[in-house]
Amino acid sequence: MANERDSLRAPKGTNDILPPGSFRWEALVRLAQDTFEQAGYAPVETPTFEDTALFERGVGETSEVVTKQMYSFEDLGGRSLTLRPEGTAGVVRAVIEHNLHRGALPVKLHYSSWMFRQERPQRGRYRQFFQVGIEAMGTDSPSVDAEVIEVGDRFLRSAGSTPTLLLNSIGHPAADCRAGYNQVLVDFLRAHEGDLAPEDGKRIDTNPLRTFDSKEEATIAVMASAPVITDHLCGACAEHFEDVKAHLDALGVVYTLEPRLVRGLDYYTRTAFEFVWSGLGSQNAMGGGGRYDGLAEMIGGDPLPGIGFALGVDRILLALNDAGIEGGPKVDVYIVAQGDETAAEALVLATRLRRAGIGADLDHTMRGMKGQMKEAARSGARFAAILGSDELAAGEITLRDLTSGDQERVPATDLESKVRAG
RNA sequence: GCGGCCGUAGCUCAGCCUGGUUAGAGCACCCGGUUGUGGUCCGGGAUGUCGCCGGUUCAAAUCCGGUCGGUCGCCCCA
Repeated sequence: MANERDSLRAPKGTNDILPPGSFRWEALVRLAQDTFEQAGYAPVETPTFEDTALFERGVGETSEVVTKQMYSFEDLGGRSLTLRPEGTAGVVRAVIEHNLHRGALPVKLHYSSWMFRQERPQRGRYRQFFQVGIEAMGTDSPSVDAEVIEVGDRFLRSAGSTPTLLLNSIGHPAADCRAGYNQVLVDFLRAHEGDLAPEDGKRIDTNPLRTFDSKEEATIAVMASAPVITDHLCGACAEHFEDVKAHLDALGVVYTLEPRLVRGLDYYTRTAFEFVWSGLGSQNAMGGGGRYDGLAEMIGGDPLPGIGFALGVDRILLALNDAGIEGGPKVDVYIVAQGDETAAEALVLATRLRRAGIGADLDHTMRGMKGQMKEAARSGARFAAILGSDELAAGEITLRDLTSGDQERVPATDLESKVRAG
């Protein structure tokens, strides 16, 4: 029933990110951005919505994401637009549109953006979710594959998580490569159709590769002896994969070969990888990525090979649990005033500290001193700066170390230096 | 989109099976003990459309139906 309260609730599958958790959320995003920029990736922002056709062509018209999960709408000009379900298509579109690929290659970009998919929500799976990711476009050199993977792996580890890196190559669409393998796999599945779990039989026609993902015991038993793609790659793709692995070995990046790893979006070629963590339940992927050498042409642009990854911030935080990266308030000093007489001065003092680059906060509600001290403790500040009438008259401040409980009266003019000295 | 479980204070939950006085606890919050001092202790206080709509009943947080939301699994994926 229509109720005013209903509109006072975040839409299904969306979340408010509130303090104190929001500090940690922000810290994680910053760590990602710093890590990516330190490796030469420049920030990029693209529109939250794009032409629907961009995703249909890029992500794939038959993919689950495009057929069932897109938030599409028509604007007043009759254009069909879609809230982006993933980040790569828009970034590649922007690069081609603005001819970034006519300059120095590779074009290396990173993004941190909201994505939208209309799925049944669950822990770690929301309709609006935040991803951080990087894209390196303009070369199919195996060394850039290794660079991208290492950057993602290092980011996740420096955040405090312990992901398992799954690695595979899914070749390219040609008959002597993935298309050929696909036929081999279909033949195998047909030969064993009777042994497959009933609900998996239909995948032979729809998406044979996904049969590897089945949770059905009967199917798992059959698939144990199924042909794997890495045995059917063409010479160039096989060599590329060997080079990627050699680079990763040289970097000391630990990976697990997973010939059954298939990714959900149609544009992937060759290198495919996923960072998984068992504690996430059925949403076990913290993120993943791969090479997309055909994407630029699929969306109508010049040929432009590329590789990238996207990591889900919510899932990383879930995997971190309470460990790992920390974030918190940045108030160094909490000003404690003593009634009307000093309240106005307290704001002046707080502002003076802020202008000097020192985090400062104060009470605005005329609490008693006890209440203000409580606020001081809660604020996370290292110091309480007590400004009573005595201090005001003497031109001094009582500076209390909230950790040790020690306090001393100092000239008001020395406050900044005393705080900085810690 | 499909199936299971759940929905009581800001949070974690008890009460529901066996309808019946002002719906409770812990934590958090506010005030006081200490009109110049937090984190401990003691005392006091505020806070609920019992998710929502409807049905059964003299009476519903409690039983029934629907609905919304969450959660777990499926599908898929970050």
